Amino acid sequence: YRLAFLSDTMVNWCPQLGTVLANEEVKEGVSERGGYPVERKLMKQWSLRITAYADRLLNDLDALDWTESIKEAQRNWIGKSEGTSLKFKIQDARIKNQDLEDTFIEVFTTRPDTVFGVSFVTLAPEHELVETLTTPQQKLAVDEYIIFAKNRSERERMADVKKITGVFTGSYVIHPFTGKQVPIWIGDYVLAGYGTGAVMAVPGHDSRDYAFATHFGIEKLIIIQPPVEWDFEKNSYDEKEGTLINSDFLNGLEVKVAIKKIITSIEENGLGKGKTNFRLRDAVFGRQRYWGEPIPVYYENGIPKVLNENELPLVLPEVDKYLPTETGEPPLARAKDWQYSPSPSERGQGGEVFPYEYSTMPGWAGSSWYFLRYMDAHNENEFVSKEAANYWQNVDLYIGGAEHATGHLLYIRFWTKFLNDLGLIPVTEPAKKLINQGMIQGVSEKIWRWVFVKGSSFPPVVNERISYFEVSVIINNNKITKKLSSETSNIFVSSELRKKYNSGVGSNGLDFIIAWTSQQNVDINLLKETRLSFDSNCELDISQFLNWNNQDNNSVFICEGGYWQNGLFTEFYKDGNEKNKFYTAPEVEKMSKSKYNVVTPDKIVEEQGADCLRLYEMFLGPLEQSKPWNTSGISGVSNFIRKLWRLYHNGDVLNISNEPATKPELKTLHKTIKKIGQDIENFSFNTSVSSFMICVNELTDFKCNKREILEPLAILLSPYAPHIAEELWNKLGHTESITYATFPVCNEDYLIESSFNYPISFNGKTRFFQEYDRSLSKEDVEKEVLTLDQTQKYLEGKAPKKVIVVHNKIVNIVV
RNA sequence: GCGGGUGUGGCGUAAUGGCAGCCGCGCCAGACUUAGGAUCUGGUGCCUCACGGCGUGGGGGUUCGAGUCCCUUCACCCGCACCA
Repeated sequence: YRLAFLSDTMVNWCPQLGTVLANEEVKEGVSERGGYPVERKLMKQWSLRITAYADRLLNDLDALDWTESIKEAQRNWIGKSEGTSLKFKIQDARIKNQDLEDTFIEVFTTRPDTVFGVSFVTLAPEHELVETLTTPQQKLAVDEYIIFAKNRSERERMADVKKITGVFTGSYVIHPFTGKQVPIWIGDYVLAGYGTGAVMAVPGHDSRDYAFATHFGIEKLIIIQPPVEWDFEKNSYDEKEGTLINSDFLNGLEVKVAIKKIITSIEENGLGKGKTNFRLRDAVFGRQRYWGEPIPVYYENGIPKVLNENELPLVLPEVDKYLPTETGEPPLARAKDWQYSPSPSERGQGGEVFPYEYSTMPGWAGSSWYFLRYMDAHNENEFVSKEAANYWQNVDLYIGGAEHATGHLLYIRFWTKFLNDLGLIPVTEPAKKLINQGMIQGVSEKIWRWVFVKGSSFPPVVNERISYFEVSVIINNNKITKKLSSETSNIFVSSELRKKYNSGVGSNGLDFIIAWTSQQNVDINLLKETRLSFDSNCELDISQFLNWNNQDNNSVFICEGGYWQNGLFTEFYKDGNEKNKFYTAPEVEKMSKSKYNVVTPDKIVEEQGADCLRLYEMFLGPLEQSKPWNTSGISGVSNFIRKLWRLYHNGDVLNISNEPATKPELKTLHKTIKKIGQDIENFSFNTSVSSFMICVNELTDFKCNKREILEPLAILLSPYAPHIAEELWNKLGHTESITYATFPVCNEDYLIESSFNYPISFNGKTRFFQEYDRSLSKEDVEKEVLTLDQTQKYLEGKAPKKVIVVHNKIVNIVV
């Protein structure tokens, strides 16, 4: 395989950012960062052939100790489906003077058994045969539809209900088994990027084909016997079970048997063959950004050549600005000498030079192998030596965010397998165990930008929810109309109006304007007041906002009663009811720099210390759980630290006794040692903090200041509160760091109790307690319990049906 | 629609099938205080004056015993989604 290859690929191009984006960097048709529109564009791009590893990436998941949700997400993302390809011969050979004798439409299907139910074939609008197949009579309709489909991604935002759209090409194929003519349609429910971009439509047994056929009045054939009560007026019968009917030589067969038989028949007749399809696409590897590893390739007469290994590393050049050039080329095009010289000594003296690649690698390039480099970070000759790689193997425990499920965590597995194939590393998986830590969430503030696209000549769909009047209020304003001539404009909509302006079509007299609102984050510090409640409206400080992140000073801010521009407020209606507040809306999401919702812990560190912050974060809840950042409970942890400090001190003076510890003190200590040990194994840090609190509370009650207890306690605490533990350790007279101290071991002898306080329950309800010696046998406990007055009281004179005694645990009497 | 996950006091949460609510926040009362947003002590699931009863989203089941296991249902969160 050529794992890295240059090809014309449909990419997600974001004009505002001037770069290509990966699928996972695009959310709902706009860039994840900034919320700018993203369009499909054909570009020459470097890609990595991750699809070559699809099967292995899928199969090796089973053996990994990763969470089921991540594994499942990867399985879905890889999306393996087994089916058959099948060729349909095109009927009319005279179209456009082309010889179509040997031209076929190839489809992919997982249900070849339904082939006798095919009543049409649907092509994706981008399918290469669309133009050829369109008859002159249908040309106008098809052309219009293609334009429509291109803009569909934008249009989708307008429609609440997904619409069924399509058009007839005018051409037919011949059914390979019945010889009947079958119409060829174009529909955008067929994706160009999956399978062959063409499907055989079986409306009787596929809900999407059913909907399409119903909408366009195409015949539906029933070829699998459904349950008697099935109503084909309402639904197709999609189940993969039943007996075939109206299907020639498949009649009477069960679906599973029929699939095998038809595949054999298809293959024998040379019509196609069994095939596996993956949803996974090859990964676009170039980015038109400055920051990123340069791709070590130069172009000799337009042919890409890779650098020799001894010419690496290729280091980023100096540029005057980290922005695309005026002509839209990547930032590296700004560099002066970004050229390769085959003979460097002749450089600048007439020696040959060739331009380097302008694209750089995406972020996931580095993140896919850094764990290997860490094994041997100072090696100048290799990225990692065999010895180091063999010694360290793979990562034992990887703690990372679940949001990387189908990005980084897939790529890192891909690179590991690839490096293993080259024999450079001994492992095929990067991490044995993966824990997804929950994300600390923050309250973000959202604003909505009104985005416009000029409509094409097709009739626009008018969304009833927005009236022409409201649109014209905005659009007929001169300043804004000027803005509308560009693809997007900085018109912001106050949060309470976002639904109203969510979508719409208007006209400025020349073009139809399609509009929708695009959500983006705004710095939480730009509000006029601090947000106190989640439900209340918070006002944006517009002038501060304009100074933030190079905003366009001419931006318009639409409020309920008018709009702000350049510090002036213009009312929509002269009713004196000046509703001029521009609101943001809150949302709890991942706390992240890119979401501008970060609350820095500096204040807490300053006032309560880094250990307090650290303990509090652990105390908040289980590691895997996401939780909003809320510091209201931090005083509990702060109190705990002070209480701990007081154990070792009298006032400000260290006060430690060398007396031997008492039994209860030792019990408290060893109970804690045991619990902390278990908690660390289980990553249950929240319960650790809780047991430290219990320990310190008990020792405080004992007024214990004994070295025999407090020294091991400091060590026990050191992974949780390293600073304070180190300081106490030092004060206790140690000169070496606590890091080197031996972790305490639990001595079970201190935990043994001589008696046990049995809960005595009746029909499962605990009524009272009775203490017995732990050595007392089950039978004796039963005997003793039955003689008690209390027992007789709850028996109310009845004889017990059954008495269950679980030794040193519980007594349950069934009445 | 498919997949994954979560439902326990006012809140964050805890409980190898064995006393539901540990630990903390908040709240209430008290002590020391000129003062308390400091510190300490006690209380705090709900209903009830009380005896007692009810309680882990709802319904059912297994069990001597269910927050925990099984079935079913609802709600919410996350991921994927015309994937043929």
